[in-house]
Amino acid sequence: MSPILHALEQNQAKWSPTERKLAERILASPGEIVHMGITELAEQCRVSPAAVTRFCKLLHFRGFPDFKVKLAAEIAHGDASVAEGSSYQDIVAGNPLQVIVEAMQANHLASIRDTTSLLDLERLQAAIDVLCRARRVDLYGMATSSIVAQDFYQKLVRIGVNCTAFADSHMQITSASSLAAGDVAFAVSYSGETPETVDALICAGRSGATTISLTSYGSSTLASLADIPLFSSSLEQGMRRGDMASRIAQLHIVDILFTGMVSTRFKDFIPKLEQSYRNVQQYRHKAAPPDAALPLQARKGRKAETPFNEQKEDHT
Amino acid sequence: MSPILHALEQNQAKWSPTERKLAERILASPGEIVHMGITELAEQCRVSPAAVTRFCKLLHFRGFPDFKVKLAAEIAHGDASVAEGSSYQDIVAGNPLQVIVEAMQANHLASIRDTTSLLDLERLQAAIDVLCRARRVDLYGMATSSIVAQDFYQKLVRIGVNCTAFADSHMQITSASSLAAGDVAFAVSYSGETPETVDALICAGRSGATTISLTSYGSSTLASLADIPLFSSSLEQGMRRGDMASRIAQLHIVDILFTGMVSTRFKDFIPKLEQSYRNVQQYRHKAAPPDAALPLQARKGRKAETPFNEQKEDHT
DNA sequence: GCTGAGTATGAAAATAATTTTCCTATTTAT
DNA sequence: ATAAATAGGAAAATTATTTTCATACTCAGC
Repeated sequence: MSPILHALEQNQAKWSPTERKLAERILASPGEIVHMGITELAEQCRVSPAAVTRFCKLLHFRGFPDFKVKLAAEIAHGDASVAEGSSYQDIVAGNPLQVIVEAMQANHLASIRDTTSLLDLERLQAAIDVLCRARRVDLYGMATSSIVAQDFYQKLVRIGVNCTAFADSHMQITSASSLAAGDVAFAVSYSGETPETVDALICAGRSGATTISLTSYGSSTLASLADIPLFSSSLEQGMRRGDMASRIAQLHIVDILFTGMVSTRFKDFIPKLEQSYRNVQQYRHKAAPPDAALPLQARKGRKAETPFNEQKEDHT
Repeated sequence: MSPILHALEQNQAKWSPTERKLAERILASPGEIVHMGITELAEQCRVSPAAVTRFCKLLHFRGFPDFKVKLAAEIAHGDASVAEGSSYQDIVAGNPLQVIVEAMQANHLASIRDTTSLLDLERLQAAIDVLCRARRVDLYGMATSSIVAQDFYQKLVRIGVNCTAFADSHMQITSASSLAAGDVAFAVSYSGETPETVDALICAGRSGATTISLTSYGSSTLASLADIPLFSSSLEQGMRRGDMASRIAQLHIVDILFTGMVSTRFKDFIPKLEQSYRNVQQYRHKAAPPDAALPLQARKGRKAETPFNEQKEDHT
């Protein structure tokens, strides 16, 4: 099931009566909703149009029309996926490897697709812009999410952005306190509720920094705190390990942000990027002249592979 | 291609200049259209809003909003099938965000699919088996690949596997030297040539450990050194940043390995996994009594708030 | 080459949809 | 019991869309 509908089902508990009426009506026949006006939906739910708008914003859409368009995409998309047999698959014990592989592939593919279709390009562009102009960037994230933060960190460093990723929650807060206007705080959390990360983002916001969140769709505290909330798709309930697919989706977004930044400031960033590759290559040849010490196999491989310096296309 | 877009292409001939302008603009990036207002589209085409409405009616839609919703649905289908085409897209400068997003999605989807189809299940099973039985696991990887190593590390720790991921290349070697039969060394490298990682794996092999490599397909030194070489898909040449898709693919494999391990030793691992979640949860509630210190106003107040930064610093 | 019917198009008015503001009722915490 | 916070609706404001209408253009017939 698509992330939007999933979020509607999942959060039943925490919503007010009005919100629940809307959620139920939408779940009842999402296909109809996309052809309705806001007034029609409001009437059917015995609710004011204002409530509908508010509800859409609560779900982090820009408004009702935006919601309709995204919902339409998701529904269409969902149908297709089911047909292809690639909706989310749960992963359970004692499965033969083949089944695990298929399920994992289905989940990761669906996760990337869903995430892409949920993207709000304007927000994404806004995020790219503030990141490009940032004097300093702080990256927050705990556990699984710290992987994402560190990945982004590595990328930003390569294009000379002044940034830090923290593994320590006290350091996060400390650094957040010292941010100022023109700085950016970027917080990653699967649940959107990780207290350490939430605290850090609040603190960063108070310091005057622009705040960006990256959470699973449907959340939540972190997203509503952020100036620019970004979302990855969330998985269905009962998924044992939702964070695997989520992390892939979040890296997908990091890649888009980074590529967007490079594309925006091509002239500034590309030379730095190329230079950083060259330097790493060069350093290796000086610092680790391993061939002498290593067995033949290793030596052969490296010689053939690396005409160094002038080469653009080498990566670690 | 979807019926709507197809129709737009087909009928080029029989349309008026105004209509053709619209058709071309829509074909150029349908994904953008669905997030536009009628005025915006009209302006971009140097055409009146009236013309847009008329055009939509000509295509037998109720009006522009109806057209948008239908188009959004169609694109969602279309994207998936483009991705099935599996061709990698290069990512270059100055592209509009929409294009970057589409290219990134295509690359990541293709990367996961290709990687999956390259998998050798027997080897994969062998890797899972030795990892499950390992007394101790070393994870090696530099730069981008260290992200993958750390991700695996985090997963293994949760199921109580005795393992370490190294950020420091000297420590890698040091640790590799102290491995013994029954231990496992797991080395990640995009190129398969990273000297630090190659050295570490050689050293581990000499110490008697079982060695596993995870590199891009087609390489190379690291793979030929390993007892069990695993591969992620490699991108076409000329790709500027092959390591993005590669890293996604490698994490995909890590997920499969991990899930395979859990599935194999379900009874041992699941309780540990559950316990580790519970403990993290519990710790949080004790250590960071969540909302008490942070007034909810933070949510509302912040948006309007730019100018004040004289906030007292709080928390831990 | 001019005229006039038919068509294409945009400007602007009219309408409709959406969002925001403001106010009240209700709940929650003290 | 009272104050503060919140949810929700009515109506105003805004914005988007559609319709109407006037104009300009095309081209057949004179």
